[in-house]
Amino acid sequence: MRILVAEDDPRLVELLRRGLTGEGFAVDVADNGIRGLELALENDYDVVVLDIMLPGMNGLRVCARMREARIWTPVLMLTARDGEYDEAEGLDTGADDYVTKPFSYVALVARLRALVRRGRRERPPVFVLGDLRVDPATRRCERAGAPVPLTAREFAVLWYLASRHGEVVAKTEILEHVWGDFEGDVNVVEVYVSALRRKIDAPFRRQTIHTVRGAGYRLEDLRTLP
Amino acid sequence: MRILVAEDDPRLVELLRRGLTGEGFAVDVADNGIRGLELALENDYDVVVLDIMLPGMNGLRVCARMREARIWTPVLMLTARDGEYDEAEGLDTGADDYVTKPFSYVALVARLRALVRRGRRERPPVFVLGDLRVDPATRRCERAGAPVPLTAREFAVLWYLASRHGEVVAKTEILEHVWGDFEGDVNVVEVYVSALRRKIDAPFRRQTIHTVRGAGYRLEDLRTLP
DNA sequence: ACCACTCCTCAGCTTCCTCTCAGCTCGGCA
DNA sequence: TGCCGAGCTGAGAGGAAGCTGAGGAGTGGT
Repeated sequence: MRILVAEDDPRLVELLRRGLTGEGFAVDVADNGIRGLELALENDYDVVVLDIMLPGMNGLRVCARMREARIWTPVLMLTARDGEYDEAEGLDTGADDYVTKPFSYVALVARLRALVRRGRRERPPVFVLGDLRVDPATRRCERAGAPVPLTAREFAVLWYLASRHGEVVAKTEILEHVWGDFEGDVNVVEVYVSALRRKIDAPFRRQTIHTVRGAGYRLEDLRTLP
Repeated sequence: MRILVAEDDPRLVELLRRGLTGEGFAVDVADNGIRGLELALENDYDVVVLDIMLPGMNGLRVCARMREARIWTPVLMLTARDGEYDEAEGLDTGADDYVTKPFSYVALVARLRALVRRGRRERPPVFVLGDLRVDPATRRCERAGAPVPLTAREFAVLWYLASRHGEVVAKTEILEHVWGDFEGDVNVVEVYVSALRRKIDAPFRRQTIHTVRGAGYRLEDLRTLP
């Protein structure tokens, strides 16, 4: 679990770095708000700890900027009890939890773990076409409830067609998007489409991948074959 | 002692209301999940009883929502024996105890009292997948009740996979989240997955860590190997 | 200093994809 | 009907992806 700690008190930083590393976290540290924000924007952390009082840019603003950048990593704020900042203000900027200094290390870790667990990233949407399901998060494909094992390449081709279902997609477009740069014959695409049909259509007497002669392929849900 | 009972069977509700009132509990009742959640969010109960099958919103989701709202009131789930929901899923959402219908009233009250006594604690987020338990709070792992000793790195890898169970996780993602920044070969990940399999799967004839060729690994509870 | 242990590297091995190729079918058109 | 180009597909070589045992470097305990 990767964690970012933005805190300027060196003693506290050292405590946290050792402790959290031992708990199985990979710890990055920033000793000011600006550096903290940079790191948060560059890396994909599982949770971020922000001291509310930081040199450079305070924790609330760091958090707000992260949210502006559409980074939804859970944030835990460390606040002093002096009441200069109150909890409401922090919640407003999109923090997920609060711990007031001085805090118990054990409690902090417990709450970090809770945040990590809760902060399940939103998954990319599952594509459904009739009784065909294509789920990029789990890399699963099923037809009529039955799992259909696909190789990586097959899955990639199907996913691309699915993302453009209804449209005619040229073979060269498929090459470009699935293979990136490919120097060979477009026949590879035909080979993979053939394999896909054999797996997701033929055994179920369906026809989902249609050939549009001279143009490409179209993914479309149609009824059972006669 | 204030208690919330979310249950839609009127006869059972009446039984519980009378019985528990007689035992000295102040009883609130909800006959559907949504109302149950509302009450749980508004009031400060000492313990909550949730039927797993509820109209509106099922018990598991009610419990999950309560935990999201950081309400750590102990929750006791009522489950039917039909196996539609299993215990693992329930524990996963943060329930504290289980009672299978039909149940003895005396036993139910005994367990309620035990829960109340234990009181609310910071919820350790334990991952449960079938008979595999991964507890980040204690850094322990057990399979089928037997403790499995893991090294720090092994545990960290397993924890990360567990936090995203069901999803395919790329080796590079594992590297990033478990190692932080790592300049070497992704083969380290393979080495650790191999070690994990040797410890948590092979001796128990299970298969929990699945390879998804060309994509990564998926942690998933599946039945025993043949 | 030695032992125990973990972490990581490396190299050999296995598995099973990926892509090429060649021969085929199909559809459109004169 | 016969021809042609577009598309389909089975077979197989070659290679990529993944697995794992062995071992060296580092660390901490005794």
